[in-house]
Amino acid sequence: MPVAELDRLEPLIDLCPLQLRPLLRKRWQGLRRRARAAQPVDRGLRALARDLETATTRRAARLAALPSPEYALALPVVARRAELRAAIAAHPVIIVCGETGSGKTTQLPKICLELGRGVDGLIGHTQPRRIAARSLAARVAEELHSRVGQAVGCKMRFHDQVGEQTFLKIMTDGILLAETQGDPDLLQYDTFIIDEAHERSLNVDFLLGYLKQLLPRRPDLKLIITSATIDPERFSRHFSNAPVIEVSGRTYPVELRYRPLRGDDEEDQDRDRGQALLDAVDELAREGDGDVLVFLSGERDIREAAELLRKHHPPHTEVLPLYARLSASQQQAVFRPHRGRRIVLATNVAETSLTVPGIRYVVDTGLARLSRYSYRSKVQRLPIEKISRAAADQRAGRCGRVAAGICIRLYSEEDFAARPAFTEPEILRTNLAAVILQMSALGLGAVEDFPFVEAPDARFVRDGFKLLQELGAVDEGQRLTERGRQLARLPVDPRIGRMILAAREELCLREVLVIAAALSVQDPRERPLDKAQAADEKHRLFAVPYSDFLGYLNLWNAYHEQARHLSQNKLRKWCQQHFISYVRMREWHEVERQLQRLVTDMGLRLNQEEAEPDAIHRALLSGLLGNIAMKTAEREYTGARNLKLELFPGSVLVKKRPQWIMAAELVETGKRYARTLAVVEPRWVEPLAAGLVKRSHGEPHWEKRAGQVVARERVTLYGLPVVTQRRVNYGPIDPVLSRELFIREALVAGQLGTPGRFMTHNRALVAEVLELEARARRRDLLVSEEELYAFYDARLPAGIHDQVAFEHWRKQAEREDPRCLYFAREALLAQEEAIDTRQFPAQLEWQGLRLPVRYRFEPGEEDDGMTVTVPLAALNQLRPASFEWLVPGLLEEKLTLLIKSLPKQQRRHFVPVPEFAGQSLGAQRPE
DNA sequence: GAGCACTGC
Repeated sequence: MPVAELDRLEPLIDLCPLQLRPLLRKRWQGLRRRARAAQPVDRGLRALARDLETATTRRAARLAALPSPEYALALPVVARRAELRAAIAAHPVIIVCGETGSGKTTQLPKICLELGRGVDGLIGHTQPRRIAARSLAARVAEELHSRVGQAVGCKMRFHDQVGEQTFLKIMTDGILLAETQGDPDLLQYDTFIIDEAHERSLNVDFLLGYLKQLLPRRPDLKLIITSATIDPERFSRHFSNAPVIEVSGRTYPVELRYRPLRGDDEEDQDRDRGQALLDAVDELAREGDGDVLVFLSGERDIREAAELLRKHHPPHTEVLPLYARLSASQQQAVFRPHRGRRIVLATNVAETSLTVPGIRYVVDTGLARLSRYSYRSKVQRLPIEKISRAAADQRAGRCGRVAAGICIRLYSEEDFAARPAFTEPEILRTNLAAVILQMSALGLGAVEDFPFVEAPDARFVRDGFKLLQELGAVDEGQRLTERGRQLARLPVDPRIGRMILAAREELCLREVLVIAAALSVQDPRERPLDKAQAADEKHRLFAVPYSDFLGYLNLWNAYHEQARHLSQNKLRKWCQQHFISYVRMREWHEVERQLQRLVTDMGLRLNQEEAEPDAIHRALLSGLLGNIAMKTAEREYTGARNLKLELFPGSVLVKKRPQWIMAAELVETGKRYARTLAVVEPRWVEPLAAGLVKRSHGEPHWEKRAGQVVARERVTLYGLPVVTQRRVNYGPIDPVLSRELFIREALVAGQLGTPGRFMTHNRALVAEVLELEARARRRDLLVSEEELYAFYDARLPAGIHDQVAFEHWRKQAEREDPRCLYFAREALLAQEEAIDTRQFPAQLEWQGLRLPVRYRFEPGEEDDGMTVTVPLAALNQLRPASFEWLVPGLLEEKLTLLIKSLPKQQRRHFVPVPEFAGQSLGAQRPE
């Protein structure tokens, strides 16, 4: 009976929503096991039957509520509906490519609904940008006679409108990527549409790798990749030759005109650039009315071009700049209706993110700033580069949307032909730390085995791991650490996440969350070209002289102080007056709240007391260890790995130029800049950078007062000296060398303050031999230092290199042999032959006087030789000549020298000289 | 003395 019931229930599982199936199947299998073991299953069976009933009803209700889409037949995708339907039904993956106006973005989800997709799970449709996702959701909802939040859902950061009745979920690709953390098999979905894949953003490339790994586990899944006609074969190859369906666009022809710059070298061309733009605009003016879109590389070019055009053109031509950092209202200007001619000067925003309406003509400089990460210098670069052929065509296409257009390229056709076909995908030009961190947290296995559409260079992967290691997110074996796991949960850059985690220990979480959020959003400060000074003046109200970071905190506090008592309208006005973007302040606020929620979920506690600035900066520094720099010249700073930097001119520190700084980011544009800065104390670095700093030691030497071998320690981080000249006990660092120094300096040289009798004994013995040497004017009587060293070396055990350990050992050793450290006199004498001390008497007897004699062997010194001390009273009784006889031991040498100094004529009578000198010694000293 | 464009647990 139970077995029959189990058999009846099994097929019902596949009629439940996807998400519920794994759990229901598990329960069913459990019951079958029990049934086979003849255990009671009745209650379990009843419960399962009930749950299956509810679940299948839910799916049936979804199926019944599935919208039946209507189509506006004019779109190319709609015309090929049947073919697309068949392809989706027949293949797990298809690639649909077509230009703008093909309808692929808006109509493909509807075709999926027609196929009954979206019933078992959702149809997930990803967009690279939030604005695009939002407007697409509104548009599709409208076409389905529904509202966003019902049949069509929409999800992005801070915005979730997905309901029970949702079939189609439109979201940013970042959201889908984030969802893999909680739902690795993405069971919410039965279909994916990955839109704008040709842009090859980091998110898309990562997603396509993830989905490739997922497909074998989800055979029911359908995947549609849509792309402009840019390298669709690559996607096809990535998904085992999935079919590519090309759909025509609905655009007008664009005439291409090449107007290369004059001049042979770059300098000439730079001069010509402005003139070429004016010429192109004039040429287009002769073609007839219509707005012009000019593509330039950046804000500076736009400013220069705007000035040129304003001087050049009749008043009824309107010149509008357009770039992402422009305030929202200034951006909106391009959407305002207008009379006369309009020339929009734009960066790449107009290539993908923003569609400027009503453009008839395009002027393309062929240049753009492209972000390129240098794994060598660890700096993000923004060089101006020639854009690819695909990007140039994309730009040209911007004037064929409403009517036939003309695109003037300010370069030659040969130049165009010589360019790379496609823009390098982001994954090949970016710092990979964040991607690697996500992959590790998701347990996706080795990075080099991951099925990327295009695998990143191994050097970039290594560099990414290195940064994660610096942050303590992975260990030396590149395994994710507990801290790495926490970092992966924070939707911010790993460096910024590290600051947040460090803020817990520094008791400044509240403040650091605000700063971390600020660093994650666009700078809310606005600086319009024409009111730059006024804006700077207002922004100075929030500045903190030693830290751009605390400046953010100040702005935050000021804004929230206002927000507490002002209406939203008045708050907007306050923002406007202070050149602050209200929209970006809101975004900042949202990010801060989200981070606060996440860290409190992780068990971190906010500080109640206001934090100390130093504590805040130490927490920030924990994430920015690779971004410290030291002033090395008037305007030059040296960062990690000897990187030369300048301070970014917008920083509060640019005039102050402190000795040490940390930077939120290093970017190379015209020069290499450190941007968003604070003064740091180099001594903060070492405790935060354990395991990263390198130590070197110089001048190790015995210090009598410390009773230790002491050295000067130098601590460097990436080559920057964060500690210099620190006195440290060198013993534990290099015990072998320290013992050697201890023996040489403390024992042999006698620099040890010891109560041990051996030292007095040995010292006296050495003094005695040295005295003998001085008398005999030779240096070879005392055994060499090496032999004295060998004496101690043979007795002192290994590991003893300071006073405390020595005394401890000595006491024990002397208990067995009290004289174990005593030199023997014979052992100190290197020469067997004894010196006859009578030859070098300690005093001279003279006319009843006993005059003490000192000896010194130090040629060149005033008292070299022998010195006789005479009492003052006896001085006049002595004749200087008597002293020329010296003492017997010195006389022979003196005689030899005297003979040698004779003129040759006489000298020859005394050959051989030493013999004569020796024979003369018998003569008597005159009294 | 001045930077392309996006995304998020």
